[in-house]
Amino acid sequence: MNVRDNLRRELKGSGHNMTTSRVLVCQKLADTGPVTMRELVESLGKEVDRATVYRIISLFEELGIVRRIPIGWKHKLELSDKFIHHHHHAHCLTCRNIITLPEDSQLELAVERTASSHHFKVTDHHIELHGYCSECQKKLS
Amino acid sequence: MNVRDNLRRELKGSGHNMTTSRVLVCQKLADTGPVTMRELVESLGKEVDRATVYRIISLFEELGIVRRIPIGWKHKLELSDKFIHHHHHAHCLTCRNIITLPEDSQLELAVERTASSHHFKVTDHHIELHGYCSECQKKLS
DNA sequence: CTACGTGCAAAGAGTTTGCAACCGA
DNA sequence: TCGGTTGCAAACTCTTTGCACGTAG
Repeated sequence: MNVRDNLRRELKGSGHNMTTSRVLVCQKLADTGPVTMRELVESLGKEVDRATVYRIISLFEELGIVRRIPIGWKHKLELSDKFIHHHHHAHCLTCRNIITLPEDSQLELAVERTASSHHFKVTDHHIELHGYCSECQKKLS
Repeated sequence: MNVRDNLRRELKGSGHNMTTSRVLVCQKLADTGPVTMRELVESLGKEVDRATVYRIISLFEELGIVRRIPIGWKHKLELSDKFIHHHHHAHCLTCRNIITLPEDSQLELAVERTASSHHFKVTDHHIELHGYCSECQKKLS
């Protein structure tokens, strides 16, 4: 299912309209991967007003369409597991790139086990690694 | 080793002074656990100026004395592993409490393994769980 | 047509900075 | 004493809000 149809389903399903602005924001997220709010607003230029972008992102968050991923002090936005496959991120301290770590059943299982040993029922989780990517390790050595 | 001595060591070791304000901020963090910047500034009232708190937290971050933990959109601040034992957090969606999950070697190992399978060298990591704590599960059922 | 959504502009938070005064070693 | 630190106030950036107009269904 493509991004547009997926978005339509999510919006309709919760009683919201499919608008030009919402499609534009969603499409931008699908095209560019993790972005900051600033980058998103700027990249949409005058196609979508700043306030509208904030309102759309706020709605998308409520509906679970986007998630915020913490990057040090800041956040970036990306489409949720409903649009792209579950994964985590590794941030390289040198080149600042974000490496995507595909789902790893061992890791997911370990999270599940830790939670249940504390009688905690997990609905969602974030894992964020900091360190050095393979490229930067080579350069540094 | 107590918090004050630990702080002195960290500051001296990096060529910074041990000042009243820095001790106050550090002590507050040690006493209260995870706090937002707003809470920290307010709780220090007029003992320490807002701008100074920001400068101190910024310094503490550089020195690895404090870490920021993501809580949904926001961040909270807490002393790093140098001051308190390594752990992760689970956030209850209902009662908003933060449950501390003590270090779990299985989980730590899984993180290490995922990283190394992508040739990523981890220096630090955050794991954040969202869901329902045992108390709230009882109430909801 | 009607309710929901958007653009604009202005207000409100949160964070940073310049500079003179202050304090710790 | 002297350089590192702090308080104050102002500047800046980020985010939210009110209201009139626009648009999807």
